[in-house]
Amino acid sequence: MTPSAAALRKITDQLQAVEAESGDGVIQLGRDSSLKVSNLAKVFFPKPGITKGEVMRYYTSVWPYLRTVLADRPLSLKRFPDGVAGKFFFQQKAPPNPPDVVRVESIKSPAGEIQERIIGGTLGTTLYCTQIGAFECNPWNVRVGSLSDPDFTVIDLDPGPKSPFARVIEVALWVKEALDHLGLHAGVKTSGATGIHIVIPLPPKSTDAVAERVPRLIAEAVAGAHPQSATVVRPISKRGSSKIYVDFGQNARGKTIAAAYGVRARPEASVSTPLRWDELTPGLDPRDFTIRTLAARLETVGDLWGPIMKRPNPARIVTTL
DNA sequence: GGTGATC
DNA sequence: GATCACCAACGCCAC
DNA sequence: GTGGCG
Ligand SMILES: [Mn+2]
Ligand SMILES: [Mn+2]
Repeated sequence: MTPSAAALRKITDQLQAVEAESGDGVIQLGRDSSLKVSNLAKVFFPKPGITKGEVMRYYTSVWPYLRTVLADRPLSLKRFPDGVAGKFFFQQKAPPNPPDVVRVESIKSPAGEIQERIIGGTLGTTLYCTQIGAFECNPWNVRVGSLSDPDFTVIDLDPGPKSPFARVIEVALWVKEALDHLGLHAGVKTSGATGIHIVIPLPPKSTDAVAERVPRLIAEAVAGAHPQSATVVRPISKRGSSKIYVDFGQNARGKTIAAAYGVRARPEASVSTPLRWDELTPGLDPRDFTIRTLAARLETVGDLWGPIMKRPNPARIVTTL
């Protein structure tokens, strides 16, 4: 159930009002659901001066886009209670007594133990994550109901400390060539930090083995063909500071990547932003996409992510690699 | 950030 | 009411 | 076992 535009507008108005007052209050999310919030006027991104309330308003306004990215997926949280420049910690298990609007399910952890986890897909859940300073809320590649069937797999391009972003783009286009050659399609987005994510939607009932093998084959082929620019070597010291690390290792159970449309805990409050492949040109700067610029972009380009992720690649190809 | 203990 | 201590991940792999 | 890694 996705709230209407009018309902979302009511929520952003409430957030605005609470932030302008004491910063503490209760947000009415629906007829009988509400969320207690606090410190909405506290700055969590010092450089642009972005508050917790502004992040909540961003998530509310892009909710129609974000919802399908998070729906039914266990989340891994990274929390920054003192702002994105402060200390952080990861959180896997749901807290003991989460508010009613937060979806929690008993899930088998990768190690095989039952644990209570936060599940994405409701606005209340996402606003709660922001409330507790979880500025990164990363979804698993499986959904409750099919917890052993990954429905996407990712090739994660991580630039070294001295790689120009143009080099990330170059490698991304080589990955695209490899995908084309194999007859596969994929979505591309900024990671929100310094790299790029190339996400390959998988057919139903795909296995972890497929999710782990497909990106690996492509990554090794690209790094093998372009050793000057790309590498799959794991130790940083043996990697070369201006090469792009083609990371195929983010596809095991419990590993995650940033959600499309999700904010990152970076100084600019940048957002992992879906792109058209033809936008991968030298002028592209991932820092241009922030919670303050995304609304305008979405108005013109619409949802570049949902439709691609809903179109699985053929099992015939993906399982025979 | 949330909670429970303590002065 | 203010202050404080404590809590909040994990799997893989090379060595 | 410990450390590096994301
Ligand atoms: Mn990355
Ligand atoms: Mn990575």
